[in-house]
Amino acid sequence: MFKIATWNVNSLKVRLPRVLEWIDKNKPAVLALQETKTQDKDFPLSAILETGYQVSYAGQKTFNGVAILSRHSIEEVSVGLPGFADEQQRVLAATVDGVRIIDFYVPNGQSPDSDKYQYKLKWLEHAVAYVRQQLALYPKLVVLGDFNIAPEDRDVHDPIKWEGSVLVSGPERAAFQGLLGLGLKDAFRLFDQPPAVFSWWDYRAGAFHRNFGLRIDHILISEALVSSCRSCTIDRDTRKGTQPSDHAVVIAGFNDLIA
DNA sequence: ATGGCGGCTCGCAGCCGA
Repeated sequence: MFKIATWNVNSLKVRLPRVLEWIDKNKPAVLALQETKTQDKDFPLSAILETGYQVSYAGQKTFNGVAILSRHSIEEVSVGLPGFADEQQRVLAATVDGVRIIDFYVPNGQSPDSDKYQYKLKWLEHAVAYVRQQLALYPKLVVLGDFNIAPEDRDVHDPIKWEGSVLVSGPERAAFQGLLGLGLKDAFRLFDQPPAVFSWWDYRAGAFHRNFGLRIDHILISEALVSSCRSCTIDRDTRKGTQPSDHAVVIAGFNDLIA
């Protein structure tokens, strides 16, 4: 069994000790990070290389930023969405042992009446086109990250309260279905899951302890990978303890995929 | 209860996140 995982770390500067601790304990084959909030010149490269992992990253000041850590060599690195000029660093793709990995930090969207929401929908249009193109080139494809979309009401702690708001609105969910329509599967839904499993909880008002969360971090896999996928879980422990990110780690377990 | 927390910034309050 080996693991492919995704984690919105909400600042790699702050979360580096927790990331190092987590990879030492879990030894994932691949870990995709979002919201590193770290310029490339400040990326903690040596600390990560010392773990034996290789890493590619695309960051910027203050916001956004993505990285891919891998125990195996990282090849064919690509930054951004083709045909969508964007200063915001939200997309990083790489090939690991013939498996194409696309790390997405989908825009938040703020609220449906905001310019940021329009940016999110436009971004998602180009993301779907990109995944379609990549899938044609790489049958073994994993698209993972912070999608900032709760695909269904069962991914929302209180669907009535959240109805129509950002992260759950119809157009956002339609875009998510557009990704699945390319032939990708939500790895989490390949398996029986208990109710009310989420990947993000607000820092405020004790949301985590009341399990007021959303499932917005996802691992999508192509048909060629479905038969080797053995599990998909969310590590709630990563939301506990000292200085946690507001997102937990999502992990897909595979066999017969990467050596 | 639109706050609440936490991270960011040439900060000392305001932004953004989700």
